[in-house]
Amino acid sequence: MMDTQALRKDAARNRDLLISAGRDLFARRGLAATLNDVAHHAGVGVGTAYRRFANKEELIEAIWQQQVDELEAILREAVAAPDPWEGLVQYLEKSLAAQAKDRGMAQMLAGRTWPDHYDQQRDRLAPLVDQVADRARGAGALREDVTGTDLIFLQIALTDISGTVQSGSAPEGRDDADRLYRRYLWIVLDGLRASASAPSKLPVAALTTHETHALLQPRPQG
Amino acid sequence: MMDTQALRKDAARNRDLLISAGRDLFARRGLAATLNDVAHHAGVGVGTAYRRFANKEELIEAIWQQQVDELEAILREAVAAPDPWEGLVQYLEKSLAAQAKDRGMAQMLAGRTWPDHYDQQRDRLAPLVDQVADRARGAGALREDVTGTDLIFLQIALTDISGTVQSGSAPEGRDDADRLYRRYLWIVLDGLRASASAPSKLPVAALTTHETHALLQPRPQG
DNA sequence: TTCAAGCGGATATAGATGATCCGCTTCCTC
DNA sequence: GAGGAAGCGGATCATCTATATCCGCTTGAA
Repeated sequence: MMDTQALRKDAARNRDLLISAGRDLFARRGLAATLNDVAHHAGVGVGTAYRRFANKEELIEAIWQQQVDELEAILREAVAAPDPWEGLVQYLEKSLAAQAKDRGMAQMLAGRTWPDHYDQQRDRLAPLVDQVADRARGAGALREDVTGTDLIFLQIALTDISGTVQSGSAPEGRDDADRLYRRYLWIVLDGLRASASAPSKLPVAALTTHETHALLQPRPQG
Repeated sequence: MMDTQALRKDAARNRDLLISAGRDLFARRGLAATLNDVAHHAGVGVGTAYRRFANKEELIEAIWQQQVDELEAILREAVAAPDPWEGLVQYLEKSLAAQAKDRGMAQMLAGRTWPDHYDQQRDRLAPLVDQVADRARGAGALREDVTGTDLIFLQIALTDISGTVQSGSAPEGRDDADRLYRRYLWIVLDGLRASASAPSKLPVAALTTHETHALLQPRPQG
């Protein structure tokens, strides 16, 4: 049995380097990045990368593992929140923030990757999302006709805004745009409330027409 | 001057064939489809395709033209609607329906294509979208803090749901999923209303956890 | 000290994509 | 209805990119 422990010290270190370089690169450029790219980014040879991970999927698997852990922590915190509605809001805000910072994570969550990795871990998250929704609904805060799966699709939708904006924005540019999704999250939250109430104050300003058009300019290379 | 009129009859027919084959193929598979693919789909040789359009962009340009016309018609109708709020709703429903049926259109609108085509035509649409928003706001139906650019981003977000769902669903499968975006459109609309009111009746049922997971299964080839 | 384990990265393979070329066919004109 | 310009098809070339391997050299640990 080829245990993790069986790795020589330097090899183990390189494996870690590869995983964190992978996270970083996938976060920035999405899952399209190559295993060769990751190797360079980690400062090791490609050979080393392929010795440790048979292919990109295997690396993604290792990273996905970590990410699901993080999401699970966010969800457990949300479920434990004293106010169920606040729990739901916190969950969406944190989860979306994580995905806005990490394109790779967003792509994995939206099913833009291989089935295997996805299925196994997803079963850990889905029940927790349902719980968040059920609690909020039970408390009379979330409208009756909305379920946990709705939260998933709404996240996918809101995350796409981040993707669109990031791919078009210059690095220096207005970093408010990075948080634009929060504006729409709050509109959606107003739509999710059970009881009619006055519109929330939106946390991010609308973009001007000009800013919008600039952001929709296509990818000048990621 | 190489006029359209200067084309021989068969050549002109082939050009039309290519454009409609392109629309069809881009609609189904997105803008990633090849000019060679389009040629085959049109039943003409690749040579013919490249003789008529120097490259894929040129073909897309021609198609984009038509699509903007259609969107403009939708917008003008919305602006002319007796009830400003109904106009806004109609616009979003029709525009989203069109984009759900046509991946290529959605990608172009979201800026997933080359600048040139985009910029020129966009200027025809943006003011109309603003008008739709302004009218609804002026009538006190749309919340005060929401602008035309918000409608654009919300469309991008909602359209992404269609993309996610389509890429995962089998052709025979539950065609309700194709309209799933409408469910979220209505949640968003509740969030966009100026006056607090009871939640709308959602036009599409939520997916079960099982259905959701099946749809998030990645692309078994488009 | 020894050598299995690990390393780097040039290099082979494969597949997709973009585009051209040229012998044959079709349309149009006179 | 004949001649020639315009058009046609699709095999083929040229890139590109991603994936993966191989092998001579280095390093860690028994």
